[in-house]
Amino acid sequence: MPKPGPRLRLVDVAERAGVSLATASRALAGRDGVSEEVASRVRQVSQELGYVANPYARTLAGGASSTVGLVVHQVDDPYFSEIAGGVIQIADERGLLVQICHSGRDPGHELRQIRHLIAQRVGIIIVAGSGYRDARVEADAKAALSDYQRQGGRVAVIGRHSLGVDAVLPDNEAGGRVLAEHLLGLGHRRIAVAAGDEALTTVADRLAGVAAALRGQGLDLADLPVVHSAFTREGGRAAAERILAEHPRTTAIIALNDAMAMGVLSTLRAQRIAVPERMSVVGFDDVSVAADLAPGLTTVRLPMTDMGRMALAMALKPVSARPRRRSTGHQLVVRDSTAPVTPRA
Amino acid sequence: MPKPGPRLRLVDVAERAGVSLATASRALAGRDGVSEEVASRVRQVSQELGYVANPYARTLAGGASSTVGLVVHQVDDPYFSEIAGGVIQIADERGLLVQICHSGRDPGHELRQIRHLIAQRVGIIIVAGSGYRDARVEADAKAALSDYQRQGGRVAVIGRHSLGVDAVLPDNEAGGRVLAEHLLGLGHRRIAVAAGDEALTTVADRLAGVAAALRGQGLDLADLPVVHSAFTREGGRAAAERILAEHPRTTAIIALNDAMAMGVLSTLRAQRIAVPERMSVVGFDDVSVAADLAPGLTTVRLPMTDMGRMALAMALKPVSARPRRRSTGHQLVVRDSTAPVTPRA
DNA sequence: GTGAAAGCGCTAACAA
DNA sequence: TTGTTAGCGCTTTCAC
Repeated sequence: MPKPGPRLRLVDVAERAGVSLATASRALAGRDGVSEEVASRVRQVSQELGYVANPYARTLAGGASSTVGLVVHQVDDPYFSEIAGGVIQIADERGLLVQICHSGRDPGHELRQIRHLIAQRVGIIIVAGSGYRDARVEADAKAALSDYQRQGGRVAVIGRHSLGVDAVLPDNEAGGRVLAEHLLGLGHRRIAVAAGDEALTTVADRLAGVAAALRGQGLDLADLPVVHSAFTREGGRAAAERILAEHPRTTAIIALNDAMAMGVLSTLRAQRIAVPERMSVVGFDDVSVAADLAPGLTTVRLPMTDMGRMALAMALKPVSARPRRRSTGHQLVVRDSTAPVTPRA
Repeated sequence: MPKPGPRLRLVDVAERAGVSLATASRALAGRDGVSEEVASRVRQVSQELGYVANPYARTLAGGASSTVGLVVHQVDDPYFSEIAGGVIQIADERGLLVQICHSGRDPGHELRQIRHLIAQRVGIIIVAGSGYRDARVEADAKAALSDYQRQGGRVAVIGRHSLGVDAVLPDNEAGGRVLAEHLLGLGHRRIAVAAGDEALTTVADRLAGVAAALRGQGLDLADLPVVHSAFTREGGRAAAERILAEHPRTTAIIALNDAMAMGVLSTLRAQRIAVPERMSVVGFDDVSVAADLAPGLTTVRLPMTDMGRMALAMALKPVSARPRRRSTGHQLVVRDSTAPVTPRA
């Protein structure tokens, strides 16, 4: 709706600086072919007049788009809101604007969002959140992003390996291992896992880490109950209910993300099962509220804000021959939700 | 960076449908001057080909921009991430994209973000978060938004009254009153307030509600300690420390938002002061984690997600003669962080 | 009701 | 080094 409005155009700046349109454009874009003297005069005038380029004209004419598209599961999920915070921070420093959309963990919807961003001609696309184990499910998204890259768009993903683009990869497997080792070290043997949707690679990877730790102790994941449910607080509640009903002797629950851990804690609280006395609980991610839960949640910290920063920083670099991959650190944070296993009454 | 690319243009659709560019444009824009027959054929073809208009060309040519700008304090603050979630949800339904930027509760930075959004020619701007009591502080933002509206832009704000635009207003004063009445009803008389920055209208309004409740009991706010600090978790920690040090006989603390309440709880936990036995604590907002805290936080629920939805819905309606104002409901949610005052040992 | 043509403000060839 | 000019893809007068 915003009518053109009598805004300042580049011609105005050019005229005022006594140069041609082209020269003004070059000067402000910092391209060479302009004497430093003229360039600085143009910049000066542009500053004084408070000129801001019309991004639509600029992009239409083939210039760089200064907006980045970010696809997350949901911004109001703390894991993703922290990532978004990191992306926005870097964007702000570079004068870029961030368009955020929701995938809702639905591959079809995600694809639609990616297409929308491409149609909007954003210059950079960042996709955050787990990938899908079935390659066919993300084939279309992968194709769309490749096309987009081929046409000069920049892409970075967070937490998914199979898209063939620059990626920031949380250490899911190692994190899962560390978590299981922590519980094993406390003497727990009857461990259950509250896992998210099994179609998600993040779930599979974290689970693989847990399995590896168990094997290290001569145990087998097959002996441990793994309950798949939604990768959310509600899913955690449901999983905990099933675990308690079907495996009443469980002494520790590994939730594969903090949201699920919060659901697990909620169920335990409702059933008056003391944590960590009767049940140890661990999460994954270390969202900022993890420390404020009752009890403080033992979890694996992922640097979400940094991950967002890293992803955008990567995308801002010139394309590399082959996709870059940066893996994030991970760190076990022991709080009050875990304790040594107690002998059965 | 995205090079033009061999994308589908409106001419292609027009050609395929056997009409002129102008007719195709009219048909897709739903403007009249096209026979229904032709119009539907054009839409049909456009669908089949998967045509998506280039928003840069469209906007440059004077059409409507389909992006909405949202200014929040920080997306990774739960209060704002829930609002953002609501805005994105509606935007998604209408095929709009949302650009999010941070004000950081800094009026200067906020102004810069607003100007940036205007320069980007977004069609709608939504500003969420407390206003400032000093009108001069937001005079520039107000002026920028007025100009923008005059040129056809649509604006809605959430939680600020003095910008002269459509607004969604949380019931801050009533909420503050309800909170104080709740504590008063439990017998508390030595109440302290952990308040945010006093320059914020939200802080002032909530405080006014608290004061009103006290007056209703023949008490005076002047008798109660009000500690101003940052409107964040850290601010809550600091405020609680001062309250404990300077007013050791306090039996209840009113934190003016949930973030501060979380800080207050954290300090109390660190000092091993039992909640609610020795100290009752209340928050404000009911962010989604409030229920999972230790103990569950008594607070006033604000429908953040709805507030985001309402704001965008308002901005999507045609302009009204005078600014619209919709106030949100509020609801006291009693959990486990409050209890009757106990006789002093 | 429909089409032809003139821009919107900018970038990037191409000249000079 | 600088200027001239032809578009980018769309909307919107203005003719027909």
